[in-house]
Amino acid sequence: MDENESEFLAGYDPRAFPAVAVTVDVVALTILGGVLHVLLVERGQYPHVGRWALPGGFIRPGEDLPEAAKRELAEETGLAPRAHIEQLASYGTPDRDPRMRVVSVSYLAFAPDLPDPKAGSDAADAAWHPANRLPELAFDHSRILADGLERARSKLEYTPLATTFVGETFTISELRGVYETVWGVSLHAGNFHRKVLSVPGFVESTGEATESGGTRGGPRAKLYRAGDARLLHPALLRPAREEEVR
Amino acid sequence: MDENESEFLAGYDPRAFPAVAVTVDVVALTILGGVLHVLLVERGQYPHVGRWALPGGFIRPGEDLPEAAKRELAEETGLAPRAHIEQLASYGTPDRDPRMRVVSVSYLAFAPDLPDPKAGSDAADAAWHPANRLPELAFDHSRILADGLERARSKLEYTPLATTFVGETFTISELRGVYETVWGVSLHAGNFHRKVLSVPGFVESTGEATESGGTRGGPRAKLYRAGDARLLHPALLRPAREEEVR
DNA sequence: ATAGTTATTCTCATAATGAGATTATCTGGA
DNA sequence: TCCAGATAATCTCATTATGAGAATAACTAT
Repeated sequence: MDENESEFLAGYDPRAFPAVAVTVDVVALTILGGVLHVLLVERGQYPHVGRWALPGGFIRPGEDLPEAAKRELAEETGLAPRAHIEQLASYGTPDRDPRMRVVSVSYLAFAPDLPDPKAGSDAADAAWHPANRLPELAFDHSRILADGLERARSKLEYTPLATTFVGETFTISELRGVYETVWGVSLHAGNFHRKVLSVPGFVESTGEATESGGTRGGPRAKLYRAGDARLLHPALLRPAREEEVR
Repeated sequence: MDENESEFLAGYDPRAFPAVAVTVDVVALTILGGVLHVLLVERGQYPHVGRWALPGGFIRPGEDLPEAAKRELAEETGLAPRAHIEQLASYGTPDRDPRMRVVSVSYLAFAPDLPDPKAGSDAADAAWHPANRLPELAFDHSRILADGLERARSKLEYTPLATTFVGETFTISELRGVYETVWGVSLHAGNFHRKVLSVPGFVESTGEATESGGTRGGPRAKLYRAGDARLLHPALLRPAREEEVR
């Protein structure tokens, strides 16, 4: 930076730009009782008071985007910000918020089975909602949520993301349950088993097995933990959806 | 919206939120002379005067994000905004711009062989740069550019994106050239040919052939046009990159 | 003990891939 | 004009991946 640039910056007026607010919104997913759930908060303030929305809020000065996403998740819901979180997309259609021009950077978070969230400052309530049968959401949050779900479904294919939905150790059946739940399909148990074990680094054996069989019978299952793969190769593809190809 | 909400909005002060500016930045890619090129502008204003940067700028009131990206591309470079454009990611680290808090929503654009760009208002110059051997860029644009390149490489695998880099009609060899250029690898001509023709909807025959053989010999090649597929199934995967898997 | 359930492993047909070879067609230069 | 080299388009063949179904064995609850 030269002298002229320093001078320029000293006389720079940030007000010269149109007022825009930036928010982060979080699509937080978990599996409860074999059903995919999304974390929603009931708005306690205008606009859209009383309507369900994604947890989120305005970024603070000096706060990085992912930080803001984790903070909002923790603040509005009491959930520990240790979940895996990644950027989803940004939404900035001019009238998406009636207050002013708001650009929202959305994040996607995954977490294993978690306790009930508790409502934070701005929220009247916070709760996990089943991903099918959702209420109408505030702002354009239905669209953001749909994008988040599709991203999650897609990432299951080529990353070990599914292992973030299960505990430290898990059985192949539990892992299959995650895929079936998120994709909303049922998978061939034998083929899934073969596939998971054949992808290098997806899971590694713990040498242990479950204490007992399933509640409805069956032998005790071997336990695995997540491996060191960051990408699944070859990928574990969803059954072909002809309608989405064309 | 009820009466109380209208009242609330009427008394709402946008200045209550910290001043943040939102920009769009565009990673525009094309292939020139068999080499992948990126569109860069030489900054004509502080900060980073004289340094190369991605084309971009502040969004305008009432302007949607993709619109802004197309406008910047057209404004700063004279390129027709008819190219395919999609959102890439957003960047908002607090000090990424020395003037003020700036959140940048980046877009990725693809275009077939195009004429030289011309510098626009804010730019001292605009030019296509080879994607290997790039200058040091302003702000965090090197990072954005890297993310854009990786996205493009990845989308080649499972979408017909490569067809946007070639003309209306093209030969299988030209299409293979796109993959080889963007991925930076050489592909088995026979297998590529078989694969492209076997993926439903990727390309369709025009019934025509090139006027003459290649400059260095060979028979006249059949011509194809892009098909109606939006996803390639099965996908056309890059050769496995062991180092990226773990 | 027994029926029903589940984990794990196999079999077998089919599809997809990787590597190499073949054939025919064209260009440019001898 | 003829030939060497280049390229398009096919084909072969071994290997790997997938989809569907079945077999086996270990467990639960009744």
